[in-house]
Amino acid sequence: MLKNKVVIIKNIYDFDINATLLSGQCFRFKKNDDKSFTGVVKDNILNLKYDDSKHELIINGIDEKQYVEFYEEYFDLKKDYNKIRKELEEDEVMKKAIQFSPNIKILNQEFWETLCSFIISQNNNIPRIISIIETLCKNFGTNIKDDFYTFPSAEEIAQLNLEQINIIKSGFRGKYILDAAKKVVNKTVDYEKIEKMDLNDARHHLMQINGVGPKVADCTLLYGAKKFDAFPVDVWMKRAIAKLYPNGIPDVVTKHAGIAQLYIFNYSRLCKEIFE
DNA sequence: GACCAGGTATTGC
DNA sequence: GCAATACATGGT
Repeated sequence: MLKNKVVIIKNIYDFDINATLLSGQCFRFKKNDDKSFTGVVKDNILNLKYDDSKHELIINGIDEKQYVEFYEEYFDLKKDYNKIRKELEEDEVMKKAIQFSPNIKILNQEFWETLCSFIISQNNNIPRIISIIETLCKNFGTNIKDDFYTFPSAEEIAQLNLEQINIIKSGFRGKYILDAAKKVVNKTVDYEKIEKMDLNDARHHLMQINGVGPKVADCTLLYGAKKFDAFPVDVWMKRAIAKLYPNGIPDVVTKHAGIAQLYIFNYSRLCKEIFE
């Protein structure tokens, strides 16, 4: 009898797994026919299901200890979003963006995976980003079981040459991925140093990598390095800001930059009426 | 076949 | 400094 690890989190009232896992901040969760999500984090195969009536989050694939030590923070379930939302709602635009997906959350993902994923994201679309990352894991990650693979470590990627990385058909991004892996392995880019830096220093630290500019740096810092004051601006955000904040971004948005960005990004990407 | 996609590096002024 | 352009690949 194979034991199936599971943890059930009770009294969860503000976690929208759909908005969170389909928001373009992560790329390895897939929705199943039963509305649950399956994805790989580290070497764990997770299955998440939210029970609306009981307000329970059921996570298959991990135990209580792993939840407390890692995944509670990974899914950002420690943070007081109520307080942040209340402050942001002073602004009318934010109020609408929050109403659209009030319970979306920032994922605190692993540093290297986030960096590598957002290098792949540049000048690319989300379905293709997902497919390239899947190919990357299949080719260079470690098989866990069935068709599930870990995200390959920086060490594993750093050993590859250009011809090998081109198997994943990431185009011109291949050389960027190799440069990032090498610089993470030799600690030119070091997460432990980034943890101690302010946002601006951390950005420039990351931008030592060829193929990492302000946008990839900010996404990496927000979703993979707990820099919640990062405010990634991509094509969607540019359009949204031009339309929603023609006279500039209010202070309250700057104060909660990271989370505000996720609300606005999600709102502008999914709510077409804004631009009509 | 042109144009776009969670951008960046390079070039030219 | 800032605008224009190339960059791989796949989908409309």
